[in-house]
Amino acid sequence: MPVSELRNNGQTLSDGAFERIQNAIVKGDIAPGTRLSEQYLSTTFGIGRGPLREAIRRLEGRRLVVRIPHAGIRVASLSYEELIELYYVREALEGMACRLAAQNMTEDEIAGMRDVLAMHESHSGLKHNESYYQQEGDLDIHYLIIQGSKNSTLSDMLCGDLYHLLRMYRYRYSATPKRPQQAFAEHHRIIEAIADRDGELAELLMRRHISASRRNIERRLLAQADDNPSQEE
Amino acid sequence: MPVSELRNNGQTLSDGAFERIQNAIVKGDIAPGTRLSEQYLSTTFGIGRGPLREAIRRLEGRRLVVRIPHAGIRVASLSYEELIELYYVREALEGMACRLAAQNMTEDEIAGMRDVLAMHESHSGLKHNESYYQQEGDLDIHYLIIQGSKNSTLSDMLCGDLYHLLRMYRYRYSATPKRPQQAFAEHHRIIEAIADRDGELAELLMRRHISASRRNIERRLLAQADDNPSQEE
DNA sequence: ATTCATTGTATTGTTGACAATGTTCCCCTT
DNA sequence: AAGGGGAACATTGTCAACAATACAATGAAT
Repeated sequence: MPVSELRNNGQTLSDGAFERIQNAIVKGDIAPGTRLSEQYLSTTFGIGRGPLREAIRRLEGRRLVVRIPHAGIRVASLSYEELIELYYVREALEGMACRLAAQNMTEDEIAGMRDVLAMHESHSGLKHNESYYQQEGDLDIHYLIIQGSKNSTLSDMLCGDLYHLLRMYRYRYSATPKRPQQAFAEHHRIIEAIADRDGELAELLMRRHISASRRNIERRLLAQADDNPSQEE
Repeated sequence: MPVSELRNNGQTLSDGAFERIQNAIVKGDIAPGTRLSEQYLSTTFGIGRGPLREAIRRLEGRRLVVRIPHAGIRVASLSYEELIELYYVREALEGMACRLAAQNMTEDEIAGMRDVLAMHESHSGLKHNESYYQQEGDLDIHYLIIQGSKNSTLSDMLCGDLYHLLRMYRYRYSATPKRPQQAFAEHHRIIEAIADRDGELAELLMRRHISASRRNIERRLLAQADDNPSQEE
């Protein structure tokens, strides 16, 4: 069954392994920092080490795994500093995406986005705090806005390389009591700005939104470090 | 001689080939769109196809080459649309870098940047128009500002993956009569804003600067397309 | 003459074996 | 008994041969 799933398309074995491992990493099936042995992957996927190594090298190019010569590979894990750095990058990139979305989204797409937001409101009813952050793909407001920018280079960077990594940490770190309701209100305002075709405002609001998340994490992790000073390696 | 240069460090053959090919691509020694055969690379570098293919896969992960299954690889080349899209990404990212640089650069670094700008002014004397865009590494104002952000994730994205690709096109497309002098003046103002520790202004100026370059290219390429409608594939 | 099929060639994809390096555990020495 | 050295093992790096696919050229049919 692995091989049939690996090359159901006109893809190559290496392509299939690349996609599967990438998915496993970004969806969190493999924890960051885990060591991956070629032998294990090779036997579980039922392919030779050649194609497998090529797949790994591609992941290495994407910085999803890090390799130490002759000592094996580990799936990338973000340090606190790297996580904060990434939030600055995200602030810049998603701010721009938001500006472009206000300019390029169709009325239909904006209406669809409003529906998703309303669905979030009614469905989870702001009760299950953490669940709001768990939405994925088409159900994630950020994702929809990024796609709405109609800038595929931007989308690729944000969704392909950064999105899932970030989502992983978003889930883990952003569950402070009041934050979800606040995030919800911020999303609402952002969407209204986009609907008004006010790119300037939309960008500003998105940047504030992400910047607030970043400060939230900074506060939280700093406090956590005080409570338990011997946690991070 | 190739092998000795390929693994002078504790690096692996694949690592060496990766670096050499990457350099050749980003420095422009290999033109975009060129097809690279494994045979050729393998013999010129004097290594087997195994490590070579792994190096290529890493470049693929970095989007520096594009692979068509069973048909070979070509070094990535930007279409007009992709180039414009990249300028939006750059505007967002370098704007943020500029804001952070105003916050994080040391006085010494700012002084050094002023020196570089003064050197450009006196040396090329604003005469050789295109040469101003040819500076590289420590001599490029943009590069210095990005490093000054002290955000290594941001630096990696901008310098590692995007910088050289962009520089290639900067050289090719931005040589319009008045643009260099204007760019020079803009750089001057940006540096002053950074020296004043005014991150807000520095970001705004940098974004205007890059946005102006983008519009310049749009104008130029559109006019060119009118003159000679049968050029782009 | 043009178009389609077919065969031949060249290039890429994959595999398994071999070499080199890093790691671990045991034994010896102090 | 504790620490260092060395051998055995496991893992990664490299290579060369084999299989599969795509491209090109040749020829036949309309």
